[in-house]
Amino acid sequence: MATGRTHRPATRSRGIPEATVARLPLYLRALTALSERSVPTVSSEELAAAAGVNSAKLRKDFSYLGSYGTRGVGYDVEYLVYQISRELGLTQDWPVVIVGIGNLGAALANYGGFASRGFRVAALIDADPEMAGKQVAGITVQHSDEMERIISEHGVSIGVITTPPGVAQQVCERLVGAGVTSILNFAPTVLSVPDGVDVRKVDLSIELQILAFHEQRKAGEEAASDGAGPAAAARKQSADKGPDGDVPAVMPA
Amino acid sequence: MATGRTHRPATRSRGIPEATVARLPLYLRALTALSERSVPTVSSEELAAAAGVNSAKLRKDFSYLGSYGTRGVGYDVEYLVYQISRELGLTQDWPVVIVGIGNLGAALANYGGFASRGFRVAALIDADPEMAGKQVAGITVQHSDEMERIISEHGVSIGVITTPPGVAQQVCERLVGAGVTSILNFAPTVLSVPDGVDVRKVDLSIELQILAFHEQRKAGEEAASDGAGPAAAARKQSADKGPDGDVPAVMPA
DNA sequence: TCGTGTGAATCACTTCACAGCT
DNA sequence: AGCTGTGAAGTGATTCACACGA
Repeated sequence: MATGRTHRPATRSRGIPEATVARLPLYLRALTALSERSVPTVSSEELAAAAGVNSAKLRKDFSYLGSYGTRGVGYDVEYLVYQISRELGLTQDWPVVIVGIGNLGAALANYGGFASRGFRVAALIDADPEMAGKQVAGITVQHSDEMERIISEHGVSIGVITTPPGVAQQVCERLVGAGVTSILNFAPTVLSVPDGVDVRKVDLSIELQILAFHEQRKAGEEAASDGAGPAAAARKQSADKGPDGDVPAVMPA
Repeated sequence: MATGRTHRPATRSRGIPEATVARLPLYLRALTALSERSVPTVSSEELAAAAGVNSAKLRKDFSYLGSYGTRGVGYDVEYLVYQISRELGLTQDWPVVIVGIGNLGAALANYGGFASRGFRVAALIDADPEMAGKQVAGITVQHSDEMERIISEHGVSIGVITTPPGVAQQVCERLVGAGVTSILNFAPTVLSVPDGVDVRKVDLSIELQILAFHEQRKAGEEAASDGAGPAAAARKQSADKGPDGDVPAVMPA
């Protein structure tokens, strides 16, 4: 998912498709695992399986980066790790601020995979004066008043928003005003940002709703051609309110 | 993003495009906000703005659900809320289990928006015997030994995995074995599941890497046609390691 | 022989633009 | 007059299938 694709209309020479960019981290993770097991080379077939995609897609994706494989052999693991890392901009480190140190913000601060790949938590910021000075994940939480100073001093270009939805937009504006140009939004709100700023969102509730949609379809089909699983019986008890659900309180036009 | 689209090859009559399904929750959220403000009707233009999409897309999306608008007027807010809710399967409630009650699992358990939309946390499950019996978000954590019983008794069809990556696949298999057919995976691993099971993943690290990719591009363009923001100067200090980054330790072929 | 790299074909999604209804 | 609903056109992504090089 994403709200990305804000900036340029894909000008400047090497245009890697957005869908490909979104898969590069997947390949990188699979390659890193191979690298740790000292596997020297890998075929598109093997790597694709490890990354959970099909091999044609993977080869096409890599073709946008250049010809990094060897016909009849496969890809050199270490070399690919480097090329993809460079393409993704992971050979430099990215200071990141997390704004909103509630349950989720704290969980993210503690999340290990954060630091591993070139991302460094430069600061934790919260609006609550009570939080300021507290240690979370070994980092001292700072008050929002410091936001602009912190961003400017550390050259932060990526901000993570884990505030309640009500304040997310204004936090976003302060981040952008202070120089942040990429935002990862965990608050369930649509953020509006000026051109040139990328926003990606992560939304538990949306993901669950999408799953529920498909789940519902499955339940429908089950009724026709029954191949019910172990939990299906109990599920019917808890879920079924008739074939079409109840009529809503309000039901106009 | 998603790994969805596992089941049927879009057979059976009413095929709503996956991209549309992914936007329905956004519309629903915008509509719910309007509903709370007692706004009776809304035009595609207004609603699209609130949901952060363009109006043509929104109208096309709604056209897959049916003709729920009135030409010259717009859409009835309450009616649409109901129709979308029903389409998404939110008129029934979905018991959900969260497996892996670390920082993130606990944060999700505490997350309010969870319960709001038809999702109910039926159980929190952790492999650590120390965790069992503890209260998190007002719910008693249970040991993994209970997993199958819980899923079957509550008719759980949706599972959320917030374990460390190393155990995610085996947790996934137990969930599926016990009857779960939709999985939301927060562990940074590719899960493999049998046909008929949907997996969606949420991965902080991947999102950040995608942002970094675009961020890097921006930095490149900045150099050419300079329109640097406040934090750009400091960023250059902290990030630039030369125009092409350092040469990696290993650099084969 | 084997597996990459890639044009060509297909499929999915988006945007356009306007007919049709209120 | 205004706004929805939708064919048609356009764009982007995936898959196919095979030429090419090691």
